[in-house]
Amino acid sequence: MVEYENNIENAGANFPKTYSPSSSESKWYAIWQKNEIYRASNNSDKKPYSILMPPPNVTGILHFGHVLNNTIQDLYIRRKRMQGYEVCWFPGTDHAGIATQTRVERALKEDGLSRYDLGREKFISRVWEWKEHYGGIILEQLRRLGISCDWSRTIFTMDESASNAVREVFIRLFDDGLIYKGKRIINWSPLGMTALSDEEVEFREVREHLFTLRYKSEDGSGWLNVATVRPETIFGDVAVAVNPDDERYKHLLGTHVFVPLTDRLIPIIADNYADQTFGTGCVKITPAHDPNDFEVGLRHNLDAPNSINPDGTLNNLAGEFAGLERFEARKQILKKLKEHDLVEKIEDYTHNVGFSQRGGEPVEPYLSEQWFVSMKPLAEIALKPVMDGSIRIYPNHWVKTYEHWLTNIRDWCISRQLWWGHRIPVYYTSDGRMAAASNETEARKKLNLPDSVPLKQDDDVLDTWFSSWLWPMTTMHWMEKGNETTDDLEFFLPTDLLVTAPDIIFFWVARMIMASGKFTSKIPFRDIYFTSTIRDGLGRKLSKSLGNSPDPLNIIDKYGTDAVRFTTLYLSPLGQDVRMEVDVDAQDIPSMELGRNFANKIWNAGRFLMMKRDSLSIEPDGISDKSNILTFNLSLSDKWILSRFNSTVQKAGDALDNYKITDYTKILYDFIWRDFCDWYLEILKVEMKESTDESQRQALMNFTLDIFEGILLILHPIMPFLTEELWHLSHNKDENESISLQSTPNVNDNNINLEIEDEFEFLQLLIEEVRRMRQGAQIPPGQKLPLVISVPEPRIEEFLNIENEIIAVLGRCSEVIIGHNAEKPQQCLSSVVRGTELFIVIGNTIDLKQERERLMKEKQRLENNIAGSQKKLENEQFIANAPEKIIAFERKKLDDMRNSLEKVIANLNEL
RNA sequence: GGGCAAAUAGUUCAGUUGGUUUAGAACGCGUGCCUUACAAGCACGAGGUCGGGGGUUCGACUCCCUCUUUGCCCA
Repeated sequence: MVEYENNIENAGANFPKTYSPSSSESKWYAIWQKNEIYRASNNSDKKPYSILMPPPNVTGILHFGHVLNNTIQDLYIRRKRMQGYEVCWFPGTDHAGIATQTRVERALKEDGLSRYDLGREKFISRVWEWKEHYGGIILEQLRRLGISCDWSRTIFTMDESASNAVREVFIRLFDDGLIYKGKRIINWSPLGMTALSDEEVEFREVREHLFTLRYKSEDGSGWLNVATVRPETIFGDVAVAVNPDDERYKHLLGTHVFVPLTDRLIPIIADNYADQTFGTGCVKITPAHDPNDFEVGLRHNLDAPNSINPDGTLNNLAGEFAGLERFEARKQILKKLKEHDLVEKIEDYTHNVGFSQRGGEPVEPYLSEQWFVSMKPLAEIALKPVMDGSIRIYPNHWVKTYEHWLTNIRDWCISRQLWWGHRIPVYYTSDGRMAAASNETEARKKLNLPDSVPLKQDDDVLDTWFSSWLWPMTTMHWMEKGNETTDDLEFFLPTDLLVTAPDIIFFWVARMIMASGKFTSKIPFRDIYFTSTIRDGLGRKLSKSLGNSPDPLNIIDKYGTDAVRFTTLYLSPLGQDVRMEVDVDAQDIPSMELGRNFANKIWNAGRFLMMKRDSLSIEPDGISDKSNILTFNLSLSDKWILSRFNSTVQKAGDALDNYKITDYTKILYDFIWRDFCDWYLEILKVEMKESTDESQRQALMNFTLDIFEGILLILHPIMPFLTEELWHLSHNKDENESISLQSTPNVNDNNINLEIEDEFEFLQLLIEEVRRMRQGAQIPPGQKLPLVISVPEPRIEEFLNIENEIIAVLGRCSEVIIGHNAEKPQQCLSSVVRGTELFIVIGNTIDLKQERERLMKEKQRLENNIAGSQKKLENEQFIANAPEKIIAFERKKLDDMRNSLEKVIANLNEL
């Protein structure tokens, strides 16, 4: 531990004028880690408080979403820890099937290899190697945020215990009939060559063309005009549908037309799906490549020939176009159609197209056999706790979105044609029977087969979210040793808060509620907080692909972790997006200055207090209970700061309890900067100078240090490093102690005194008015002038006499003369504050014109307001209907204003 | 097409159940200050009539209707 000598020189050496975050950040994080102070026990007498960290992808690197998200979690975790809870924050990472596999495949490609060259097993071990190498980067980066999770509990979704849970859940759902295999139109990613779930598809408006093609009739008499945006799918056509009510085509029902460019005849059928008002009213039916067409096909018992390969090229049904990529094929086919005069017209057409969230390519609706989870029964489980309020969502408006999705839920396609992930635990016999089991032996048992019968496991893996939805269970080792419950589950589930981005409300949040309900009969968390989306100055989401996001680590290097944490939350209102000017070239976010300056301000307040303390030879010895600061005769300002401190603790706590995080940061910012630094510390200087009694000065110093320690304590959850550093410096703590393990200050209602706050406000108004008068008359700051205060009642005279010196110093007065109805001096500036008149004596240098203008302006302002107030009070309806309190307030306001006006006019006349 | 947000100083946002805010803050801007904690600072100032229109009310930034604009989700 560093010894801090009690003299100013040394204090100065320990306290450079500006706070430099980097050294204290690395120092304290290392100490916290070494002492394992954030390790949680599942066997504690304290009340539990826990949060599950949304697992970042192993492929991921830190972005501002993580910064915002994890700062909020850490804020609550640290606060609850200081409130005496047994706190546990569960970290971990997600295996991110497609992203990770793609990453490794790309690396292989550089060596000219594909995953097929390696084979499944070798490929998977290559991915594991990659994961061991790079998979921890994101967690290391998160440490730079200073977060206090229990790293000893870090898990990975592919860990053995998590994998066991995944298999177990699959088997149970399969055996319950809630998982089934089916041939359906799914969203196919031609790039990844895998199925996707509905949620992994993003719709975007695209400007394309609507082609009207001629389908020639079988008797050669003419043709039928059929509109389509996807001419490349004609080879999968099996019918042309018209609306049964469409008089134009009734006579054609039952006849046939040729698919263009082929000699294939398809029937004209009647189906309500055909929209008479769209295009020509005729729609081609291609069941293998469109979900609606698929339904039509089922109704009419039509084949569903697939004309596209998994990689997005056309297959041999397309004849000469086979092998062409689908969009290239569209061009070629169109060219050919035109040559054969089969194109009736081409129109511009804007419509929505689904894109793969991962690869970004247009998704292909594709008929294939996949595994699905039957969602209806699970949706009911998830809907109830949110609707009945046992799970609360912040901001609340997401409840509607949540409800809508769950009440219109569709089955979840969970199979992926990938190798990296949890392999589907289904085993097949050669004659097509199957069982879900955790291994072959168990599968044989289920199928009543002897050991000798060979089985084949399903080739596909599960959607990554199929493991993520078990996160509340797997983090707490559900079924790890075959037990339905564990000590962690008993103690920490339900967790208390989930902080996540709203874009994964369906992917993850809803499904976790389903899984926990289904398998543990508990809700996974009580409160859900959806974070803001961080956008650049143009309102675009910060993203790697747009290249508009600086690396948060560079921003942290530049401004410090605490500054980044504070600013990010200060700027992030609940339920709204955040906009920040970003400069990617300079790797800068200038608004971070706000937090940096604030940190520096606090640093300097500490610096000042340490210097004062050391000059007084005070042994720093903070009292433990911040609610009972009271050691000597308190002045008005002392009582005021004590009152403000207590109401700040109260308000800041209320804000956090209601997830008004921005409010919390603003309350602290305003109190610390405005009340404590601007006013209280300035007054403290005066009080210290005034007092001749050494013990009184020491008591005053101790009082202020206690307030300062209280400030550090309420600030710690959001600015952990700065507060740890200052707490140690100001109270000479052993480095193995931590502010994060101290108790947060309690509120003592007795110390909140609104009368005191009002009296002090009068003092502030008075001083501010003096400054304003001086500034208005362009009096140089160095020139101190006499101030005469004429008070309307003796009580105020008494009060101001006590504060005389404070007014003199802060108002830059050579002397302050206070008197009941004191006489106005010659040659002075005048003003009125709450009925008390102020006269600054400036002698013959007074600029009469300027002073008259100032007073005229004030007169005008008062007259306007008086007129408004009078009109209000003369309104009989107002008097009849408004509450007593409001009327009384209005009357008093009017009286005050009239009183002031009188004085202003008098002063004007005297000029 | 359906749903959900939002629109308040140059910018980013507060504004609790309509009256005690003569509409606030921060940043930016202007002026003056190196006042021995802090120029990453201090003091002072200018700047909005609360998106448009209509309505309810004694009284609307606040409630209702409608329109416009922006963002998000779903189809």
